[in-house]
Amino acid sequence: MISQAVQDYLKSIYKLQQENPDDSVSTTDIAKDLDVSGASVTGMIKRLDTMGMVDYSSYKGVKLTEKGEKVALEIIRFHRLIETYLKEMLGFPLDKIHDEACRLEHHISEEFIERINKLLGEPKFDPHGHPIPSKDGTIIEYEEKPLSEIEPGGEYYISRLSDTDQKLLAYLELMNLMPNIKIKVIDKAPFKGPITISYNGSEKIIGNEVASNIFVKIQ
Amino acid sequence: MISQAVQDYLKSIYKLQQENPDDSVSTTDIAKDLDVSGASVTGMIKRLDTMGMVDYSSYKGVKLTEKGEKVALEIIRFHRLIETYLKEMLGFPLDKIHDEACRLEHHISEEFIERINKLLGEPKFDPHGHPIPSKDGTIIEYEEKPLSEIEPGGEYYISRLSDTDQKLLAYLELMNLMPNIKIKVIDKAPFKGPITISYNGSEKIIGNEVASNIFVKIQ
DNA sequence: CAATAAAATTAATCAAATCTAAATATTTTT
DNA sequence: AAAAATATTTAGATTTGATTAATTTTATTG
Ligand SMILES: [Mn+2]
Ligand SMILES: [Mn+2]
Ligand SMILES: [Mn+2]
Ligand SMILES: [Mn+2]
Repeated sequence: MISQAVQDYLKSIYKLQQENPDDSVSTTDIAKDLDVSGASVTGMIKRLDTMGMVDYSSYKGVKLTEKGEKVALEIIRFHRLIETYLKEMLGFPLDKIHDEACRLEHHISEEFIERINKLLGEPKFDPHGHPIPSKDGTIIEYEEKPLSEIEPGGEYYISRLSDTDQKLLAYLELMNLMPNIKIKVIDKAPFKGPITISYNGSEKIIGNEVASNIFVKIQ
Repeated sequence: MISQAVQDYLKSIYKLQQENPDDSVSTTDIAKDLDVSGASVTGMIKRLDTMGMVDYSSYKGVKLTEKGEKVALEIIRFHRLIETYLKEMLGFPLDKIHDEACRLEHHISEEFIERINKLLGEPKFDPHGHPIPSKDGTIIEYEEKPLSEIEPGGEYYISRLSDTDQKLLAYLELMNLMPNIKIKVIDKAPFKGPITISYNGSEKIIGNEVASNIFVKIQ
C-alpha cells in the first residue's frame, strides 16, 4: 500500500512540476508546499526514488517517473471527484471542500469513487474549475489568464478559481463569481487598482488581488 | 488529535465490554479482535491509561473510563451513520459497507456527518440493524435472540444481522432477510438442523449456522 | 499444593515520518 | 576567483505503532 505521506508528496511534486514544467522540482519547493523541513523532503525523496516514483540525483531535484505521475493523477482524480460530490450532493460551501477532500482522497475505495462519479454524471471539472483526470490519466488542458491581466473590452468565461485561500473562496462564492460565469472587464484602474466587471446582468468592483485569483479562458 | 490506532482500540474495547459487561477486557481478547500481538496491546493499553481513556492495572485487564467510552461511542456513531449513508445514498451492497465505513470513520469531519445525518433523516439504526448512538452518546437497547434459538410458533421482527461474515451478509441480502422484516419459524429440525421460515409471503429453508447470525426482537 | 499451562508483560528491534543542528554543495555577488 | 549567501544533504533523535523472544505472573489441575 502507498502511504498517505507518499501520496501527498507525489501530488505536491506533480503540482510544482505543472507550475514549472521545464525545471525539475527542488527540495525547498516541496518542503514549502507540504510545510515540512527540507531534511524530511530529502529523506522521502530517496525513498520515492527507490520506489521508482521519481528520478532523483543529489542536489539536482526530482522529476516524476511515469509510474509516479500515474499515482499522482489518480489521487488528483479522487480529490476533485470528492470535491465535486461534497458541493453538488452534500451542499458543502465552496471554501470547505478542499480540506475535506484532501483527507478523504487517501481513504476512499475505487468502488466509492465509481459510484459518486456515476451519480454526478461523470463530471469533467470540479467546483473550482479544475479539470478532473479521467480514469486512464488524461487531463483536459486549456489556456487561461488571471482576470487581473485582462484588458477592458471582450467577454470571457471564468474557467477556474485559485483554491489556496479559503476565505477568498467564500467571498467569491458570495459574489457568485464562479466557473462558467460570463464576465466582462469594464474598467481597470492603473497600479494594481480596482477592476470594474460586469456579469449576471450587473456591475461590480473588485480588487486586483481578488481578480488575480480568478482565471478566465482564453478564446 | 486521537490517532486511528487509538480510536480502533477504544472501539474494540467497547465492543468486547458489551459482549461481557461484568468482566474487564483482557489483552488477549483485544489482540484477537484487532489482529495484533499481545505485546502491542500491552503497549497501547498503557498509553490509553495515561491518556485517561481506560483504567488498567497489570494482569487485570482494562475497562473504559467515561472519557474513553465517549470517544468510542462517537466513532461508532460515525461508523454506523457512514454505513447507512453508503447503503441508502450510494447504493452499496450490504456486504461492502462495513470495511469502507471502518476506514472512513477516522477521517470524515463533524460537518460531513451532520450533513449526511440530516439528509438521511436522522436514522436510529444502520443497515445491519445496529442502533446509531445519538450525538450525546445515548444508545437504544432492546432484547434480542438469534433466530436459531426461536421455537416454531410466534411471529418476530428481524432486529439485526451479524456483520462479521461479509459473504453471509451478501447471501442474507439476496434472500431479503433484512432488519424489520416480519418472520415466522415454521419448523426447526433437531441437532442444529435446517430451519423452515416464512416471511414476505413465502416459505424458505435456511441452515442453523445462517439462522444464528440473524437476530430477532423479543416482545 | 506443587507442577504445568496459559496469559500478560518486558526487552530489544524495526519502519515510517518527522525534527534540529551540523556539514557540504551550489549559486550569487562583489 | 574568492567570499557570502542559499540550498541541500547528513547525522542523530524522537514518536507512534508494530514485531519476536524471553520472562514473569496467574490460573488450572492432578
Ligand atoms: Mn491529501
Ligand atoms: Mn479543486
Ligand atoms: Mn476503523
Ligand atoms: Mn453496522
